[in-house]
Amino acid sequence: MHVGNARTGLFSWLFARHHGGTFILRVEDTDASRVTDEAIDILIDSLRWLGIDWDEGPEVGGPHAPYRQTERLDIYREKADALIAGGHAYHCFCTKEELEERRAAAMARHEAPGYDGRCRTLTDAERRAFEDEERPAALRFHMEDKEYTVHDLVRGDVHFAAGSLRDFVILRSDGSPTYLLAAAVDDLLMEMTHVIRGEDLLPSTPRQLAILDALGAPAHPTYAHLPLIVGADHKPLSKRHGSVAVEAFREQGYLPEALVNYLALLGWSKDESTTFLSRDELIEAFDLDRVSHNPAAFDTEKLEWMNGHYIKELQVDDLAARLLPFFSEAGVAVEPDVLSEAVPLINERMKFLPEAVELLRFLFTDDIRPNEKAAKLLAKAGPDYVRAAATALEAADPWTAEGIMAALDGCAEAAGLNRTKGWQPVRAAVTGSNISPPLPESLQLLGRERTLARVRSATG
RNA sequence: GCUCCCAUCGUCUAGGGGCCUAGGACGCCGCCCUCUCAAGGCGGAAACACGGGUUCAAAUCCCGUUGGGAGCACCA
Repeated sequence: MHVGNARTGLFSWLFARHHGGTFILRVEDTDASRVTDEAIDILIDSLRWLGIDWDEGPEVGGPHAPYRQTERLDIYREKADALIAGGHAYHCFCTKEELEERRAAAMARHEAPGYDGRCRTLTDAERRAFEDEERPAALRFHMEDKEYTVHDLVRGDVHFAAGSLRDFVILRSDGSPTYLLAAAVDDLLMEMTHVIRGEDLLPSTPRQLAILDALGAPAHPTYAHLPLIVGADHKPLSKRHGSVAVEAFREQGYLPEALVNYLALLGWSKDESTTFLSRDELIEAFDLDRVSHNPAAFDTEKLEWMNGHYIKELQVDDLAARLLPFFSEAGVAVEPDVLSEAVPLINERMKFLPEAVELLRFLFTDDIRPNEKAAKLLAKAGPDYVRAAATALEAADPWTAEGIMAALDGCAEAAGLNRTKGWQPVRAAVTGSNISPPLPESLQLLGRERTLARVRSATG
């Protein structure tokens, strides 16, 4: 699920929750060739992960079931028949090649490239000829030659001039419905009151309005079109901008609360200064009147910062639990008790969950191989200093952060080194890295025996 | 090309005629703190696209220009 869709879903959900409405999840999979069961599962998983629940829809059911459009094909055919009977739709025999040819010609004449209405005015003889040669026919909706106005909650009234909207296909030649028909029919049948979607769908709204009218809908849903989310370069957000799928953010160790908070602020704001909003605060504060009109650039750095903030805010046990999958994925067997004690040492140095694995690996494996910088530190300190450090640590009493700190300081001082210079070789020997959680606390957690073994084996 | 949408720091945004020498946040820079890395604290640079109106007064209203975006599918 693309983050743009996630943002749209979030705004819809927040709007429904804020106003005490019913949030409906409908799977629009009328192009069966592009929608797989797996894709739908991912969509549902992603929504659940974000904490977006629905009152009607797949897996929860509801009075308007089914909620998957490919399970409602009979309904669309029936409504299509009604549109034909009412003179609102007609069969179109134009082939793909013919359409493309005429489209190109229209463009060459500097005219709008939409369908020219050819088959609407077929004579009986022409129609019969097509039928006799068994040409496949699509069903087109006939747009009236009048101005359409969309009352949009974000943008106000948007007018579409008469004649600017061409006839469009509502049933493909294989009999399957297109989005325009299916969505309009379902909005009517499911008693949809509000449709919140991306701005790219704004031009399709008058077409859906026309279908609704032709179907005799007593009222229209209220529409709200959200600004698009674009990449840092202001081009449509795509893979080349990095992660765009919610699943990818989850795998990289983003917290759903961080992503939700960040997404809420893309195109909406509570006031002039509020940055952090919990789920409940969002529901409380959210409404469409504060939705921005401009496309919003997705800023990964701000999301990262926000993720770091939410990681710091997490309770220790909660964070530890969320870390577990990342350790097991990395093949590091953790001792839960040690992890819980170590979490407070690292929670404010993380932006992503998987960072914990690198920071704490040294606690859960004795297979320490110094990285390049660690090796350099050890070489520079020399075996004599490292041996002295081992001796000092052996004598540390008690084996607590305070006791260890005193031992390390004593050792550094004896060698005429400051803390930074004196401690770094020990850090390198014990963690295999130049970067680690605070050293005394780390050693305390590791235990005296394992610490000494590592320092001694680093002498050379 | 045609139709529609949009225009405040690099980015997300506040602002709706006087509270604006334009506020907040990310990022950036500097300083402080400091055992590494972070986090944190303090400070700083940084924007009303342009041109015309309207008005005593315009970032705010109107028109135009320019620039960006979306749509124009037997995709959704």
